[in-house]
Amino acid sequence: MPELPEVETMVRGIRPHVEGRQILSVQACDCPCRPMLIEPNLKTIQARVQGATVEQVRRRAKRVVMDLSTGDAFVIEPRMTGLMLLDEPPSVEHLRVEWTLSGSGEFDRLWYWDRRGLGTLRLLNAMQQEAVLGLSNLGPDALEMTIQNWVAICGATPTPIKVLLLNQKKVAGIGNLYASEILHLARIHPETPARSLKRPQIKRMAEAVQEILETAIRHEGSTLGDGTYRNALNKSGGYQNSHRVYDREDSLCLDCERGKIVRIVQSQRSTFFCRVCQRRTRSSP
DNA sequence: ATTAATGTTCAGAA
DNA sequence: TTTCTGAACATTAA
Repeated sequence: MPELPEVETMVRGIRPHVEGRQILSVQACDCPCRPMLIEPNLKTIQARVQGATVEQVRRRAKRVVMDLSTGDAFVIEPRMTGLMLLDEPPSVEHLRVEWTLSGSGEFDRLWYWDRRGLGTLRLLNAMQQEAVLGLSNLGPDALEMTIQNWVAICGATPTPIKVLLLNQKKVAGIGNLYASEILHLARIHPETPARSLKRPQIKRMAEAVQEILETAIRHEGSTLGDGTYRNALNKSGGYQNSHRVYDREDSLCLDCERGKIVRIVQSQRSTFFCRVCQRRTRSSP
């Protein structure tokens, strides 16, 4: 679930309650499911974070980063169903990790909850942080992209633009849901080869990225039908009520009120778009 | 019973 | 060498 707006919402939710606090303990919850990936092993993590202070909570792409006073950082990758929570988890069953925080505050615990358990928790030193979070591994954050960045990544590649938007090495933070939303707002057909996008289209796309992601953040992300996504206080997001095309197959396009939303598959993922609003470009397949 | 789901990675093929 | 596809990871709900 979590794409950039959901991860940003998690970070904003926990930040005021976690920054400046000392870590008293980190524990893996004994949940009956298969264990998630934790690196290095928990014993090593516990020894390394003993008494450390959380200096900063931030987002990098779709990851939550907690910078510690020791120079190490927790990097949490929620993948499909991971959540950072301050209290009242959706279920005790899928609690995975529990941090206990020192000092006074509204909350004395922080949890990582993950139903499917595809997410990961890693404690990284400075060098590992650079390797995992740096520009050699992840492209610029979607909200930091310049027009020049967009022109450069669209460059000479025949890759369909929707697929390019999901490539985290080119641009980091956009996921399957928001890629469809962005291209609908920009009125670009998702199968358009990136290299055939013209300047005005690239500009529209760049603006759509900002508009869609910022609005989604303002609405605290999208909680889809299965209700999995929750903010740090276990409340649903609100952006699902503003979706233009995602999961609206066969519904009428809200913009043109003529076209039906269609669903296609690209790179094994669903893409939704309006045939009327998002016409193919000349050299599209 | 089958299928698909907001993400990433890896093996193997092209 | 590079790029793409399919499968895998684990769980749940339609």
